[in-house]
Amino acid sequence: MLANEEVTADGRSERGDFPVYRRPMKQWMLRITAYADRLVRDLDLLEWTDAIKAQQRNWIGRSTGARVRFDTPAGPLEVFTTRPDTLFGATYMVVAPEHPLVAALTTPDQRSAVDAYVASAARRSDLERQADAKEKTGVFTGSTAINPVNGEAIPIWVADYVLMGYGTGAIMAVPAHDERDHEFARAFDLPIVQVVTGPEGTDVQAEAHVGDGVAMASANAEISLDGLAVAEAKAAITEWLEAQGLGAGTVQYKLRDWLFSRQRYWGEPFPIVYGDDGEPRALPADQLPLVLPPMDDFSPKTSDDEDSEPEPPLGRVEGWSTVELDLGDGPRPYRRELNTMPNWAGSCWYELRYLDPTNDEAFVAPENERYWMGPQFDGDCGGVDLYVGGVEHAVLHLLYARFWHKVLFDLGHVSSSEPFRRLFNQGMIQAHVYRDERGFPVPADEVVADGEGYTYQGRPVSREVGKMGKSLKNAVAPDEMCERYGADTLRLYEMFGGPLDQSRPWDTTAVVGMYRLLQRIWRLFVDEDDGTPRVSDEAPSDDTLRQLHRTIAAVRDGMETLRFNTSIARITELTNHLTATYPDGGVPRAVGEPLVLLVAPLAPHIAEELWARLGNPDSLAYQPYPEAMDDLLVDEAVELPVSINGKVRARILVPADADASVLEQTARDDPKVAALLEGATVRKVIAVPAKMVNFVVG
RNA sequence: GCCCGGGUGGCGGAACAGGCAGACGCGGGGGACUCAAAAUCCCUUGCCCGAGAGGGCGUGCGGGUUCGAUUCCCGCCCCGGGCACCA
Repeated sequence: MLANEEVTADGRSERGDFPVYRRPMKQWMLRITAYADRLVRDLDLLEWTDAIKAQQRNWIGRSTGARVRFDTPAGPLEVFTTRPDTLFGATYMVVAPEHPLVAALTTPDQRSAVDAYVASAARRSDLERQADAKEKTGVFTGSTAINPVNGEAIPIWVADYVLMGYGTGAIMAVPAHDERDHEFARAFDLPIVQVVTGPEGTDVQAEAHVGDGVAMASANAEISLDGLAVAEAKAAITEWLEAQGLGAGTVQYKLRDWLFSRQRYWGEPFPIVYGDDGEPRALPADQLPLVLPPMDDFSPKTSDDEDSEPEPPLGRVEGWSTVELDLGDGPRPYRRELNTMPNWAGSCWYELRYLDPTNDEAFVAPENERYWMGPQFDGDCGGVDLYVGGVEHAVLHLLYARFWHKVLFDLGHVSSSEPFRRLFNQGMIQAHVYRDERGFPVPADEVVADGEGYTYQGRPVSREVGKMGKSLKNAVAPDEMCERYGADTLRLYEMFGGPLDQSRPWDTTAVVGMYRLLQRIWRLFVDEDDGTPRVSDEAPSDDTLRQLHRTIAAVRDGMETLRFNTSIARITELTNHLTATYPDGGVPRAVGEPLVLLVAPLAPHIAEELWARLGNPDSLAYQPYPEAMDDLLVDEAVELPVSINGKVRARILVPADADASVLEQTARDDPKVAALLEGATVRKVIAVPAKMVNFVVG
């Protein structure tokens, strides 16, 4: 048994190239659609990137519209539309090939054509249907429907551009205002009737007008939409349809219910058994957990028989697949559910288990959940403080886990309504991929660079950037760097390369920079020759103290925004300042100790070692992270640019709190500025305290 | 096609809220120390013109707003990711 994505375009299994038969199966579904609205709405509460939020919104695909009933010879045919305002422009209808009314709608003279079309559509995989989506195909059923707003008879077609899985599997086609319907109408020469005005030059016969406009040609004896804008027209016609009992406003989602069954061994077994009557029953709590039975052969049952019933591996476990149980009404025979749950079943709630891993009474004690994940202010959704993970989980894991968590919330098991308050998607360390003339990857570590380009075994190869992996022959392990420079250097180097969310190719050339930084820090504290500590108990200078506190503030900021590269840059600056100020040792302890603590999360080993050498008996892990003193963050004097007509011409030194008039006067007093202003007309002066001065000269 | 990101020196990347573009590191150039080398330290390094002082240009491209734009607005180009007949 395979999932759709494991089947190749030519209908064979990706692994092994076996023929694949499509087969409807009875499986467990979770009603994630019931949560669709909340899953969309609560995205607003999350600190996630807009990209991921947008992906989830698109995936859920909430759209508002109306359901409308059309009368047909086979009974009422209901459609979903987001544009009920264009009802007067509906010139035909389309049902999906799988629609239950297809047979009833088909007239005898169209029977063979429709049957052939439906059969060919059934044979084609979703993939194939998508592949040639450009070409619209379809067949007339022979029947017509009555457009409820104007009583017109419009033909009903079968076409595979309408999907059974969305809406009602049937549409009203408005070719004048829908691109797909327009294409179809042109292909089969169906009428195109404009009912919404477009901009100058709009010709709906040539191209559908999908945008805004004002309703036209949309009136019957009871209602007229003419003159109304799209939104108003929608509201008006929906109200009318509801009053007439012809339809109702509704919300539709692209999101489908969650197929939760897998036909393999590995996965949580469902605690469900079936009685003689075929009805499913849940195992009572005292018979949980249900664990997988031991097995030797996990492979699924194979068969070449196209009509054989698929059977999961668990079906072969005698004495497990059928059991005798007492579910309260005496011992009876039962068949177990043989499907297992998908991996998501575990990944949807594992974060909760970390809060209370040894609890064998509940998955998490309520007080633990409240402490770690509970809401922190009114209107807060709660959840883990920071979840770092890959973007590839944007719409599967992250949506499933949110749904799961909300179910637990509704059942009262958790106080947080979202699992992951803040999400951060880390980038990937990539690698160069080298390909020969045929486009095949060649081993990256055997490629040599000449001045011009790159060659492999003397032949030129192309270079691109890609994921690391075996198939691209470009994987590199960090082990060698770790061996040579140590784990601290490796850590710093990885963090210094750029922001965490960015992907970039692995490149080792700059690693010495971080190695040098650590050595400089080390030498600040330890004498190279005899290993003795070099710090002093002197008071640091005002300048050094300010530098320290600016560093603390900046490093903290980098930590909070997960931009460790900037934290490291600020630490480097402080280190450079200290080596220059105290070339022969004697860094004041009052500066040295905070520096070591700042370094600790980034390069923990060397920091811990230095902390001990500074004479501290306990681990620095028990120390609070340094805090910046606000009054030390501002300088007493600042150097500001003076520009004339926007070009920087000089710099002036002024007190940090100097006001605009002082700035202007100081600037005017500057000899260079004075020379440039001489004889010129100053039209305007902009002086922004602590920022700059600009003279506008005419 | 639609929706999201992103484009800054030779390279990785800074610039919190429209106010000194290029922090920090790598690489390059020059120097000190050394018998020599490594290591270390110092100076220098966006591009162009100029001997110099200095001047001009510069954040993908073209416009705009503003005293002032990497930052805001409009229109393009290129790269990366997602979705893809969802009515």
